[in-house]
Amino acid sequence: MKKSALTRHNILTKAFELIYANGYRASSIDDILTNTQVTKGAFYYHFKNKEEMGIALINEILKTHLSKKFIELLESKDTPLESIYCLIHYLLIEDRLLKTELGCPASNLIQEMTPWNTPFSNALNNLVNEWLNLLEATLEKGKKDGFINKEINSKSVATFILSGYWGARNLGKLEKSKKPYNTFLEQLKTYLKTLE
Amino acid sequence: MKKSALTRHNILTKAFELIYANGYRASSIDDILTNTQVTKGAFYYHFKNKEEMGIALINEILKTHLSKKFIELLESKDTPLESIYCLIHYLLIEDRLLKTELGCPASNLIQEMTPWNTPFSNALNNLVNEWLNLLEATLEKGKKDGFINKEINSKSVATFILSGYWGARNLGKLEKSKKPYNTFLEQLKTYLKTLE
DNA sequence: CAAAAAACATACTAATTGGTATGTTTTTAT
DNA sequence: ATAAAAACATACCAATTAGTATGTTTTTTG
Repeated sequence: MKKSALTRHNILTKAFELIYANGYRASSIDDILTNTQVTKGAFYYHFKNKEEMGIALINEILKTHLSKKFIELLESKDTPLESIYCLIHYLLIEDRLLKTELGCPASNLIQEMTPWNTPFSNALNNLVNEWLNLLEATLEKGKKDGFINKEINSKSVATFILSGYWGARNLGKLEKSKKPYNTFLEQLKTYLKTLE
Repeated sequence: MKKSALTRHNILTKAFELIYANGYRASSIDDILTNTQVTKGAFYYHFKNKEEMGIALINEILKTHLSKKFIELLESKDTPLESIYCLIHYLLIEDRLLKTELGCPASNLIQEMTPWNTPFSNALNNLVNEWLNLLEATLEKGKKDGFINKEINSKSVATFILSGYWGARNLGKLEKSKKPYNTFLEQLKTYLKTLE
């Protein structure tokens, strides 16, 4: 990677960590600078302002990392329902970027930003729609291949699964524990069975 | 109500509105003051600092309003599962304090505060545990009365329902629409049926 | 009614914020 | 090699923040 691209990437990854931990507004540019050893001049050379950096972070860090995992894991098992369970299990238990006590980075940003920042809203909507579409496509394919009851509404089920995932992360964050994750996964498993 | 108690209540209700809409850190004390016509002297007479006000707000506005609804609606129908559905329906669709585009106030505060503020965490944990316990008790009673499958784990189911509710609110907030609420409610209904 | 306490009002402060102005250094193209 | 552009560095600024110091007014109590 070119040196300049490295600086940019350095800013984004550190900013992601800080914002994931403390929120967007509570992560000051000065914070990011002292954590990256980058100066303010460099920062404002790469980004017009804080907002633009935040949106770049969504598209280049969050989207890159998580959408890749969605695509990969949704095809990892023999049946679509197993794959979906595997994905949620991965996100809740295994992923090393995500931390129990910090919740879901996308959900955090939705909470903080959507009421007042439209560019953020759009970027996040994009991200989430991609995830929902991937889930929906997996379910539809499952219907076609005879793994899933044709009566179910794939879009609704996708919504329900993502909602549950987010809520579980919220509860895990509150209790600073993976325990709610396991109870959620247990219930998810029985719910997924009803879709067969 | 005494005039002084009225001032205090005035601060809390307005602060709740502002914090629900913009978050805790983004709602400045000056904001609250201009919106309430209360002066800084009065504010700091009633509250030691901003944190103490925020916690009072959880216990006196959120808890008072929502726990009351939980208790009331969880006994409103003939069967526990109908009552639970009725409660979630009320929270998502009917409650006038809660707004689609602003999500769930408790969830918002959990996201923003739990990673860095212990007193807030404790107050929120309290609140949420009360809700989980009310749900669990309803389910247990349902088992006893023969309305619900005795095999189910009431605590897990309560967790699953609350998680889904929170996630649905998050999605509604993102899409600024009640549509995710309806799809969630539809799925919730079929899920609840499997508990009979 | 008067003294004391409760309730409120005003003016300030030190720290932090996002952003800019104005540089210097490094890289690239000819 | 050298001029031009890209990449970075430093010093500043105006606005906002939570909180305090020092009052005045209102209410309560003896």
